[in-house]
Formats: sequence, structure tokens, C-alpha cells
Amino acid sequence: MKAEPYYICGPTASGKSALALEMAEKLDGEIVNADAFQLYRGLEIVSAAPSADELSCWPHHLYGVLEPTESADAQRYVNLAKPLIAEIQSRGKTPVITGGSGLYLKFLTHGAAPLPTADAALRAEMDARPLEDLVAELQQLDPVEASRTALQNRRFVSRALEICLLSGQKASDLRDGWEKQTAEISSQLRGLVIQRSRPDLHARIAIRTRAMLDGGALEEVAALSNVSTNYEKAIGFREIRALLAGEIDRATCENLINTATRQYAKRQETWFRREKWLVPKVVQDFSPL
RNA sequence: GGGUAGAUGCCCGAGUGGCUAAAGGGGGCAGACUGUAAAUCUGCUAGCGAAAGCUUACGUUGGUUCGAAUCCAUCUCUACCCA
Repeated sequence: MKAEPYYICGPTASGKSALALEMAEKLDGEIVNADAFQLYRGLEIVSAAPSADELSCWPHHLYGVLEPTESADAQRYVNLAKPLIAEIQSRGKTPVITGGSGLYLKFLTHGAAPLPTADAALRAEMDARPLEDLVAELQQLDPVEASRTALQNRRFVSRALEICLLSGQKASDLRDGWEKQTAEISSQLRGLVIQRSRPDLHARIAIRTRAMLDGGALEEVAALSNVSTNYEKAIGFREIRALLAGEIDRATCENLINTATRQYAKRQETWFRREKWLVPKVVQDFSPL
């Protein structure tokens, strides 16, 4: 009898890692990362991954498993996580999956639509074209998909067009089948989402940012010069780069990181609010990280 | 003590007589989002109201005018310059 996975979600700095550890001990489980950036090696501090001590005191998986030069995506994450989860279950343990990357979690829990994988060359080509151009082509190839896509959003338009061009089919047709089964899947999942008041969460973010900057984040970023563009998307990376280059001072850097982190936390809350299967776990203390 | 510049909404900042509850940006709030997601994008953001609308707003007080964030005077404060 295999143990169903347990999911621990919540915005950044809400205390997922600590709770995951607690749950893993209680459920006789092993922790599996579901954070897009903690997947990478060399970004441990900036991505607020569990420390080496924490990683070694209990089984943790999928932390620091990708090279900086690799590029992750939701499907790739699932390809890594699925077999691992099965393996944990085969040993009679409960997978405790924790992380804040909503899309990655969604792929893991609800599966992926049968769509073609991203194509770097095609994307580079599309990036060079004006948005109106891409919109026009999408509208021509797949008017249905175009009508459902936020046409101001270059990323979304590009992906929809990419699907059409790579598959030779309509993105709208390929996506339709997948969406129907989601409700049924949700009813069988179990997990929780940590909820904290904004002031509490903001205070925790501020404490964590300071600890990062004091705790080697600058050295970490300095060591990562000239790696893949994935890193540039990590909150903190660009800001610390600017600090190292002398473009901004330390206080400004800290403020920028705090603001970006708060905004990210908000987006995560919006995402998880839609995942009705997650049981809210309201936490009120101002406990340190 | 003298001179100059300036004071605009939560913040920055545009605006030099009516089209101004006031451009734009930031922040905040809410939302979208199935292969870049810590990304990307959208809406709202003085108060009350469902709305029409009403009320309070551009440092202070007063004035000019049919009408003032915009013109005049006064005072207060800030910055810089000369003593």
C-alpha cells in the first residue's frame, strides 16, 4: 500500500521548509523540492534553499540537481520528480512535496497537456519579431487560441504560436482535452497552503533578505558570472549584480529585493487561492525563519 | 541678514486660467497564467454611492476672475548661493 504524496505550498518565506521537515518526520516521509530555482546548483543562498545542515539531517530530494547552464521547465521538473516520487513510495515512505512554484506543482499534480517542448531556436527567432507580428500569425493559424490568449503578453503569444508551428496543429485543439479532467484529479490530492498575514509575511521576507545579504549571497552571485540566463530571473540575482557593479548601494539593493519578493509572494497567493484542494493552514506567529 | 529656486495625491513627478479628481512612473490592492513561472501580463488605486452624482483636494491665509494647482499678496517650510 503506497503512501499518497503530501503537498506543502505557500508563498515565499512563509515557512514551507520548516513545516515540510516537521511533516516528513510525522508521516515518515521524504522531502521533494518543488521550487524552480532551488533545483539549481550554485544558487542556494539567493533561492533560500535549505542549508547543508538541514539537507543532511533528513532525506531531501531535487535540491541543487541542475547545472547553472541547464534550463529547467515544468515538464522537465515532472520528469525528474515523478520517478523519484515512485521510488520513495516503493520504499514505503511518504513523499512530502514542498515548494512555491505553482506551475511546476500543477504539472506534477494534474499532468501536462500533450504539447511540444520549447524550441530555443524558434524562440530566439520569435523574440526578434515585433509582438503584433506574432499576434497576427497566431490569429491566422489558430483564431480560437488567439481569442483566449492575453495578446499583450508576449510570453503567452509566443508559446501559443510555438505550439502551432512545432506541432502543425492548433494549440487550442491540443489543450482542450487536458482541461476536462482537472476537477477529478483535485479531489484525490492532499496538501496544505500556508497562509500568513501580510505584515507577518513582509516581516519575514525582510529578515530573510538581510540574512541572505549578510550570509554570502554576494559571493554566490559573484561566483556565477556568465552563466545561463535562467539565473537572471531569480529575485535577488539582478539586484546583487547591480550592487556588485557599484550601480546601487546596499540599502537600495536590500529594498529592491524586498519589494520584488513581496510582489512574488502576492502572485503565489493568487495562484494557490485557485487550488481549492489545498487546505489552508493559517499561521499567525512572527517566528523567525 | 540678502538673493535664488522650490513646496502637487501613499511616494517620485508632469502640469502655467476652463477639456484637471489632476499625465507618467513607483508602491499598494485584485486578477490571469499548462513547458521561460522567482517569469510574463491585465485591471483598480481621494472619500461616500449600485449609479447619476455629491464632498474634500495641488504648503498657509487672503485676493483677482464667471472660473485658479495654474495669476497677485502674505506667511510657513525646504534647498542652494552671497554675507
